[in-house]
Amino acid sequence: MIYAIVGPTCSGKSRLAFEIAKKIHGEIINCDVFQMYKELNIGTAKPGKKERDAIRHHLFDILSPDQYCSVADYQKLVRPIIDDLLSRNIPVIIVGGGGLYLRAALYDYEFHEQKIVDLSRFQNMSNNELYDYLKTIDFDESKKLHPNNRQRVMRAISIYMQEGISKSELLATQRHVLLYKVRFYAISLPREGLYRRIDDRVEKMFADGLLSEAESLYKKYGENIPAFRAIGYKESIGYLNGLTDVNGAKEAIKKHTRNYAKTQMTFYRHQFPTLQWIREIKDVIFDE
RNA sequence: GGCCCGGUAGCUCAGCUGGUAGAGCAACGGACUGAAAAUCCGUGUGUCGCCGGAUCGUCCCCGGCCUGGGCCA
Repeated sequence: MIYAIVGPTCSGKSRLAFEIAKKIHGEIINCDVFQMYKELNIGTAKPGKKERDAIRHHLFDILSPDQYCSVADYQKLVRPIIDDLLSRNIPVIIVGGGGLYLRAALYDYEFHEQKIVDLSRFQNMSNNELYDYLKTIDFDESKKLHPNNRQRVMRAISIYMQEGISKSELLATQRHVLLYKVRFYAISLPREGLYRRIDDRVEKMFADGLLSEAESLYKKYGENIPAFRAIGYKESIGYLNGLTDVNGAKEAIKKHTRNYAKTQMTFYRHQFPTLQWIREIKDVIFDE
């Protein structure tokens, strides 16, 4: 059995996952993009050493800050671990805020080999030109996208260019079903309480030295690394570059974290139909 | 005590000679299959400080009061 724990950032997912793992002698798999990074410790709120010594944790601290891990990369990493644990009858607790990554791990998402093709002629096209082009190669997908969503429009075009099949055709080859027996749990917290926890956690991150952690990473890797897309770090870089003062950076982190939490909840509400909203471990239904 | 400026959305502020109000940010809702802590879409939530007056009709005009700031005593 797989227990998938989701919930907005700062809701106490890691703690709940740890309690469950302890109770059923399971192992924990990370499903949070930024907790996969080494050296990003303060801003990502990783599980502590005590927890990680007590329970086996997978996919934490496996990436260097200058590495990148797409959903497809993650799927490739996580599937063998899940399969191995299940084959040895070890319960799997998969936890993290990355909703899409979780779906890619557990559903029959398929990612194909990408050929290297020249997409440069699209770079200079306007949003509407790109969108019009998408309509000619994948009309169904274009209907789902807004022309302003350049990132997605581009992606749909590049699927066609790289894989020789349109995105909607590709999705039609999948059944959109779970590959495993999974129970989904989401931590439910009143919005107000969650926002208060976010404020407190950001204050604590600053007290713990988030800025100096960001600074030493900045010195080591420069500012254009994948890890600096993380909330907490990108704002710290803004401060280090003199674009804002400490308080400005701190308030931006709080705001971005709130926005992120909200987007996460929307995703969970609509993308995991079997989701159960719970408050604490006693709400979790175990086998046996 | 006198004079001046202000009080409009959660915040900062617009509002043409009177026709019951709108921007930015915040907030809220939504989309989501290789950038997802990313990207994008949608929504104005209001005793226009209070009371009275003039007017067919007022955020806007008149009077009083409350309140914040400044200057002079």
